[in-house]
Amino acid sequence: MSERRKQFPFHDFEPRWQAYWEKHGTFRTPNPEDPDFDPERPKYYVLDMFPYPSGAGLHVGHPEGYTATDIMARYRRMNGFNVLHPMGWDAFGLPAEQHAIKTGEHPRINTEQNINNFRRQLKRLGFSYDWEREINTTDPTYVRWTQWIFLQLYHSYYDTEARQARPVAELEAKGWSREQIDAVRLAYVDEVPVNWSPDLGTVLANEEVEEWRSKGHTVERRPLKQWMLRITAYADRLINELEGLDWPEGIKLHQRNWIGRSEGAEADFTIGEEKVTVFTTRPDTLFGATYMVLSPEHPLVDRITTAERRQAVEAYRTKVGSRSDLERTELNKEKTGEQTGAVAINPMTGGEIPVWIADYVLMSYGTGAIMAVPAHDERDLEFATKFELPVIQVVEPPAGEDWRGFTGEGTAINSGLLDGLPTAEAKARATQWLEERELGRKTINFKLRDWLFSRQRYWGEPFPIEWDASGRHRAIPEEELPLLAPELDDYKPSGSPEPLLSKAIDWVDRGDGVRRETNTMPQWAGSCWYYLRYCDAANPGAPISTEAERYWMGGDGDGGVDLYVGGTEHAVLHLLYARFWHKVLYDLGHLSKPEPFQRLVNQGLIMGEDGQKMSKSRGNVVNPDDVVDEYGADALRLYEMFMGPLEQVKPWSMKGVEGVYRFLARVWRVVMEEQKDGSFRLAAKIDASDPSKDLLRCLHQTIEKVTSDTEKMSFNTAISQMMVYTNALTQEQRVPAAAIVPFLALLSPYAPHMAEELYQVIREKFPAEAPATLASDLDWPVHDPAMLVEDEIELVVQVNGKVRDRIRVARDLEKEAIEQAAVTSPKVAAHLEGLTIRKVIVVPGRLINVVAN
RNA sequence: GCCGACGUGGCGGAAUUGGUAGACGCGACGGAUUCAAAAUCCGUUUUCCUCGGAAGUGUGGGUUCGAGUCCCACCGUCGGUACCA
Repeated sequence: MSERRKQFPFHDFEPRWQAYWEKHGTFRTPNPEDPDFDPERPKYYVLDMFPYPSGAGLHVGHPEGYTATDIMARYRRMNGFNVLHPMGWDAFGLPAEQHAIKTGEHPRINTEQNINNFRRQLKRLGFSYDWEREINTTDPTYVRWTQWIFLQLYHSYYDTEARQARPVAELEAKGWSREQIDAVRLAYVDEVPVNWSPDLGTVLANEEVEEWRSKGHTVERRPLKQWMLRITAYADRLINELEGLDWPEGIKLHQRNWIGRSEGAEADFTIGEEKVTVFTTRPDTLFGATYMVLSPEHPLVDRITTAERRQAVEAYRTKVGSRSDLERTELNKEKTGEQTGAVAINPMTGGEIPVWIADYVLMSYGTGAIMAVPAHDERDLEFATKFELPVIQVVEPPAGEDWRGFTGEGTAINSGLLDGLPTAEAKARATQWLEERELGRKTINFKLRDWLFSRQRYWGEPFPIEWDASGRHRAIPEEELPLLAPELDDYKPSGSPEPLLSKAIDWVDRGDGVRRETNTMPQWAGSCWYYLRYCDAANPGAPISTEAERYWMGGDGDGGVDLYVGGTEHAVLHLLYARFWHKVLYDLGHLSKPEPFQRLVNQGLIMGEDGQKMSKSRGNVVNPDDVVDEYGADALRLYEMFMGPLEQVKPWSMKGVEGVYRFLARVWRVVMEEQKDGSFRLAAKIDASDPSKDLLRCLHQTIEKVTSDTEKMSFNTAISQMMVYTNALTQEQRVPAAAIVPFLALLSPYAPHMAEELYQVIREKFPAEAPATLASDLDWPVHDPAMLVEDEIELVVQVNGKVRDRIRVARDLEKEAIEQAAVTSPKVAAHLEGLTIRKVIVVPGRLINVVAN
């Protein structure tokens, strides 16, 4: 197979052009401070989600998004933009540490090898990255600023009045105590129940649990003291400011749901002397509350449980507490709970209801306690049915619907002062009633929890924090950053939640009872701000210079990254975390716009040839290196763009790769011909003549279509049009150079190597046609609308909506004449026989529909 | 269950947003070239028939001169999510 003769020498010219671009710094992007910077040009920042450099190397999914952004970068450059198009490595992470555990080798070594492999693989695909801006999240010069940003969070609090972050120094000045300040920092320490994996030796974020568990690791829940980031302070802004972003609606919705804002009210019930506050989105149903449920972990449970119920309650709490999350989900088909024996007083009705505990009420949401309204809540109804608790209707559904389990809006009944009110008004009325008596208040709750930010791993950024002898945390001075982790003898987790770094006693112990924080940051930390660092990648004095930030992230428009392409797997994690950090830095005056990513595009997954997800175990993985060896980088790029719409999931097809490879070979053969010795030279049929009218029309149609499709990122149809034009060129006996150069310009973002190579050959022979040194320096061609008009056009003639004939008429023929020509055409006339014409519809330039009966 | 995306030839997919359904590519079939093959080039290729048509975009209805596109109901596939009061 690989012995087969290549149809064009991509193995020669692809590496040659890559070397040329690199040597000449073709894709270097000057910054505002640089002497060769041109401020007249508009800016375009086009970004890929940078990869984790895994040992497996590049996957065909990577070049999908990367080719799309590369086309956009090259296209915008040819249109006169200053284009920022960078690449780097999200290189902290558990796999490198797992490797270190196995081999005893420092994770940096393996990470470096993997990066070198990724870089080699990406470079041979001819992406126009400015490699001078390459970044690596594990590099000390990068870690320094990740830690610096953490300190910005640590030194800030959220001012709920001003609805923005401010330095805690302001609070100090106001005389706040150390404890008061610690309680409001954006980065704070708290003891919370976390997902702890003994064999991984770290805690995991909720969203990471499933992934590792499926790989056979155990994950359990236990309370641990952890660093948290107060992302919940930004919940409403993270929802509201999604509004103006050009993102797929599905992703925005996903974020909104994740943040989970719900408006409702708190109501204060009483149990004896104790006050128990519940949260409800339906204060209008207070009269339907027939029992109350506390979460098993609720702090009041001990105090209110009666003596005769104590044993059962304790047993239930123990059972629930030992249950893993997995068991909880499996068991959630059946509701469970126990009676506490206590009785709560409804603040609105004064009625008494029994108090239960049940694990369907979560301590971590709302107040950890609910009023149960079984008539109008599915879960409460299920519980009430099982334990034979009363069900009282308080909402009358619109006609025809069953009231039992009805959760929609209707009219309040059996509800005293609320009777007869529609749900919305009843809610407002009930809330007002509670507020007037100080028995409740309007509240907004979010599903979003604060971000558990510490890990017990080795291969992550250490916290720039130390603990003094009295057990208080404090920041390490900025001048001491970066704070790097010490070398370890072995990287094996101890099995206890003690962080790995605590093994490095010399490093931890700072003398005088001062100890360094031993937790490290999660992998998300580096990816939260990497798009900022690209703007000024080597700056030793700041994460990003003011000038670079203003130019690349600011501007007159909405600012930020103009186009961000990546997979949907980051819909709520990376994309939410990064927005959060960005807003904090914006509030603190470091950034000029509140949102980082203006436009987001998700590429669809590439499936295996069998339609299944690619995986080693299925044996359907395609290695980009093999494809490049066999067909070249241009063919791989072009194929991935030709498969179908970028956003769509689509299966790989090696035959499809061959198809675009054949197309490239046709392009090659239009320009080049083979000599006896097997080398190629410019084909004799290429000349300096003027293109025929038909060819010129096809060229301009192609310019128009490829331009508008590229603009819309409809790459598959742009390529299809280039195929159409190539087929037209193939038919020509003599091919004017003037008909080829603009086409090579169109081709160059898609198949840059071939465009460059063919352009050079033509340029040598026809310098008059060649206004630039490289194909990639050419101006993007502009189509001439005058070239598109035809003197005669074809119109479709329908009779009662069915196509009966096609007629050729002069372009500017008048409507009456067109109608006349249509009805008199023999085929149409035959279909009209015996019918009376009722109406004739003429769609200019397209069709005529004769309505007759 | 809920949320989201989608359903068009043998296959991947087009269709200017209500105006010629199937562009382009793959595969298949036929031909040219060749000692032969590969590669290349030229045709044909939605289905059915009586070669003039008829049907046809998941199913059933509707709006319209005209529907893949809009509306209603249903079926199916894929992805996300899981007691958030």
